[in-house]
Amino acid sequence: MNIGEIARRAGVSRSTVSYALSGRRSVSTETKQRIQAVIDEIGYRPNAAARALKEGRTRTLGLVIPPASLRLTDMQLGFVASVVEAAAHADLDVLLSPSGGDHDRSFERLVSGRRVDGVILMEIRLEDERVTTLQQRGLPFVTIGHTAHPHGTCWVDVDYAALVARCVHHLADLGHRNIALLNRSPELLAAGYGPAHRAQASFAEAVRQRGLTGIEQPCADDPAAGEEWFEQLRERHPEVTAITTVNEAALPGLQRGIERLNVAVPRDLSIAGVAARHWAEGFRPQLTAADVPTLEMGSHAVELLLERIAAPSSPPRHLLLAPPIALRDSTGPARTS
Amino acid sequence: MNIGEIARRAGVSRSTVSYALSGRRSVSTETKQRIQAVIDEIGYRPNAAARALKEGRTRTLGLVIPPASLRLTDMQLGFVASVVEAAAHADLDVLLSPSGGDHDRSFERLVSGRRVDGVILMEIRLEDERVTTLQQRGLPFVTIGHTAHPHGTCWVDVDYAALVARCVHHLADLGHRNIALLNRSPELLAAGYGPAHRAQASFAEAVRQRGLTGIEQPCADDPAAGEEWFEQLRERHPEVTAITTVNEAALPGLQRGIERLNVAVPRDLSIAGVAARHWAEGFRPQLTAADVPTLEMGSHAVELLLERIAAPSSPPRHLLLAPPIALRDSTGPARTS
DNA sequence: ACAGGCATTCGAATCGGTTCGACTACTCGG
DNA sequence: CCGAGTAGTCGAACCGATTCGAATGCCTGT
Repeated sequence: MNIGEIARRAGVSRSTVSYALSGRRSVSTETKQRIQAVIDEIGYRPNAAARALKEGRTRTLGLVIPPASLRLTDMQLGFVASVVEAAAHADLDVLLSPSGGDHDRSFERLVSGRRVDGVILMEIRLEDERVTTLQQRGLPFVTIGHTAHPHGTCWVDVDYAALVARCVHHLADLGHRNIALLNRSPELLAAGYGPAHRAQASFAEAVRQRGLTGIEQPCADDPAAGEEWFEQLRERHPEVTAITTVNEAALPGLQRGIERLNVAVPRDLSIAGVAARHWAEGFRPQLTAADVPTLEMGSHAVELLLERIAAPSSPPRHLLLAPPIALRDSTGPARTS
Repeated sequence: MNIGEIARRAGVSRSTVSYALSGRRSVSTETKQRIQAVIDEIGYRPNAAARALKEGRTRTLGLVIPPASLRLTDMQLGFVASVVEAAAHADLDVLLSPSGGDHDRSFERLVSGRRVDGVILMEIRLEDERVTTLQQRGLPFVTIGHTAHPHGTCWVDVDYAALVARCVHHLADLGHRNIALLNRSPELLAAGYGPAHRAQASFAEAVRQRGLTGIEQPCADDPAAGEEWFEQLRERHPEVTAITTVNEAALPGLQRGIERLNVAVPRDLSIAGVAARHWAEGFRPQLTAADVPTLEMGSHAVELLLERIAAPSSPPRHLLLAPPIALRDSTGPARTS
């Protein structure tokens, strides 16, 4: 059913129907009712493509996610869910593009076919070609996470540096002198993934400030790797009494390792880190951790993007969130030997 | 950049550019090269909305997922990922609609605004209004999971009935006489969620056939509930020596319960069920289970949908997958007291 | 040399909306 | 009672692609 059919049945012109629906010009109450009656009867909805063509906007946002072959982490999933929800709330649709790089077909379609009004980018690297491409194209975008050159772009991020530092200070305050960082995977570090690098740098700095000994060892993002990581840690660095973790996916493995080696938390070992609340509460004992506010971040990202679409030349805004560390049961005073 | 601009710069008409790109009519090699040169220079891509308007198709699929507020299970996430990947492989985009019901705004937009060429529906209930709506609208669709009236529609599903029956028979063959079913949540059962009902019915039937005693108890889809479920089971039904599970999300809790109560698997208790491979292998000891082939299901769903879009009136096809049960380490002969 | 066929190209119509300018018929103030 | 202003409506242009019919020029067979 198109607008012409409605117009014919209501005995008015197409433009009148359009005005009746949009309200941009006055239409008599009587005509409005007649049109509405016809629409209710045959169930008309304007064709999205035609509208997009004429208006020059699609009422659709693009969301670039990591390639589907990679398993999404819980945190990433949280972003996707919250972005989709926030967009739905603003009556916008979300188009998904699973692409790691710039030369991905679906990414190309997204940015250069005018399929979307703006783009939200996840899992960005310190140097990210996709950001450059979007800037050149002049398509509004917001990133979740930020690059090494954060000033020219809009983004929302968790302040990993601050959170890791806080964890270290918290542990140091409890008397721990030998702390290990359970970082993300070596692959991500090699790829220049921001959070992993920032966690590393901030850990080193905090450890230095407090005069502690820090062990930093990356770990693949999965339970099995987490278990092995812990075993190696106990073997090579038995002096370590506290762990700072930013690797959610490795937590189940860490848990298993702790149980298998009969380590008492927090008596023998304290753990503090960054994790989705869901993971922190699922850990035994419950994990002292900064809860990553995925929901909030997603909706902020959508909000920033809508602002940017409305005013493309306004100065870019950033949001660096550092949620408080929720004190749960996995941290305690260091053993005094 | 639009096609007119390309035409002007190449000194040809708009239609010639169109034919050069689509190849639907012959264009001289020389002209083609000239056009290509211009395109390469200024980076042109056809406007998706204009093309959709004229062609009457959007090259976009709709994917209806559970409301974002609900936490997606690993299995659901697997479907989403594989659908997106399969679609990208066919150069199609995917539009997400997080909607539980029929009256959801985003669902309405999806089905009645011609925004998509077809729809894939997840998490459908035995009676599902969304299926009815789609049938009325005449929009091609495929469901992952099937309703109580499966004959008129296209779908892909896991044969929960067969898999649960196989698990029961496998356990019965090992000598177990008292078996419990760890089913999905009471809410899902109440909502008429197919897999939960089919698991229930098939479990009852298999138990009857083999003359066993079956305990069936739903359990909320989360770790904490799984742990509690197990405790209650041990308390109220200490005679149970085997469990059949279809509740992935409860597995971590089940695991914790087993460890806490010091139950030896498979010596004291055998477990066989249905779960994503990822979960089955993450369990200790590794779980004897039918691996839900999420990847395969997603790509099959896309495949069926494309067929349906190409030939909307062809007889609907179904796919009921019953993957083999992978024998791992969680099942063994029943204790002979 | 001429009809027929093919390759190549162009112009115009079309998809289904939105929006601008123009027209009509009132109403109201002076 | 007349001019101005306004509410209500219509027709036509436009967004950017695709596609059909027709026009042109060249080659071929007879």
